[in-house]
Amino acid sequence: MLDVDRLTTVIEDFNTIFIRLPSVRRLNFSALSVLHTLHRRGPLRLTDLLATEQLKQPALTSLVAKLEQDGLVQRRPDPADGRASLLSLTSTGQELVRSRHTNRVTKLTGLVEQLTPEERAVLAGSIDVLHRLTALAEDTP
Amino acid sequence: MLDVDRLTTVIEDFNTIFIRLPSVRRLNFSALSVLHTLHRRGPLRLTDLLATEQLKQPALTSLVAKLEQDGLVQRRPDPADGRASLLSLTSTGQELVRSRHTNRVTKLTGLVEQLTPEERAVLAGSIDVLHRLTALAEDTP
DNA sequence: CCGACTTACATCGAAAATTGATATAGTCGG
DNA sequence: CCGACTATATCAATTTTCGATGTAAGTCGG
Repeated sequence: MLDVDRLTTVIEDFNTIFIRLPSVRRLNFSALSVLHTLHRRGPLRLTDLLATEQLKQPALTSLVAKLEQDGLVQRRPDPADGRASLLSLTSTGQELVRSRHTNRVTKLTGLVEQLTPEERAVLAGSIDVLHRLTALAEDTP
Repeated sequence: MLDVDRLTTVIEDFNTIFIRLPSVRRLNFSALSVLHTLHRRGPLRLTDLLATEQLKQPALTSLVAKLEQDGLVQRRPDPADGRASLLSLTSTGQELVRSRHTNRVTKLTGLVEQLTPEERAVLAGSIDVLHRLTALAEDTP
């Protein structure tokens, strides 16, 4: 049987080593989260971005303004709504997100190499399930 | 074969739904991280705690002071070193960490129920591997 | 066991991030 | 085109974080 409680604990603990990378450009967690969300979800209005982030709207407004000044985020007017803008990553912003991803891949690769072939096979098999779990979570709430 | 790149992406994306819980007591990410670390690693000196957290020492000092005032963290003198104190969670602090864990378990349970039995079996099998991966990460750096 | 060095943590002032309240400007149904 | 609503911006106050520096306890060679 699947022990969800233990699965949760294991993921919580795994994340302590997965999430914490030294962040290059003095970006805090909120900023990195915004960049990651924009990377995944393409152009978003500020309000839609707000739904994912643990920030109030004024904080997000000023964070986005700062990321824009840093050349990581672009905004263009929303053709469908004069009040809104569409936010997306600049190529520099994409580069940064990719670079953090690459760091994680490198780190994980080093660990995975120490596993047995059987253990690696288990991980390989879990990829699609984790993906489906994420998709379910995004549909369900 | 195990595609580490894709595994990394899948975990990154999964985390966007796993990590972000509405936090009860106005605790920010740094505070939650400290509480989680103390919960996992038992009593720690400030300097040892510092190694896990993405904060500079003065910021951690004041964060811990605040958590202490909020009744979530305790400090007692380190018997082995007069300069240091040992930090640990109060029972309220433990309660809070457990409560967040329970929220995640609830959320995950709802998702897992929508999986097929085969998919659940895959997840069950991956628990030990994820655990081992974490252990490796903590030994390796 | 003493002086020099190191380590653990605290303090301080300044900069940055976040918030609640409120303003502004665009949209939409009738 | 009016009133209600929505998207985002602005503002002042609070909180968080930081770099520089202080203080006190520990360590270590002679």
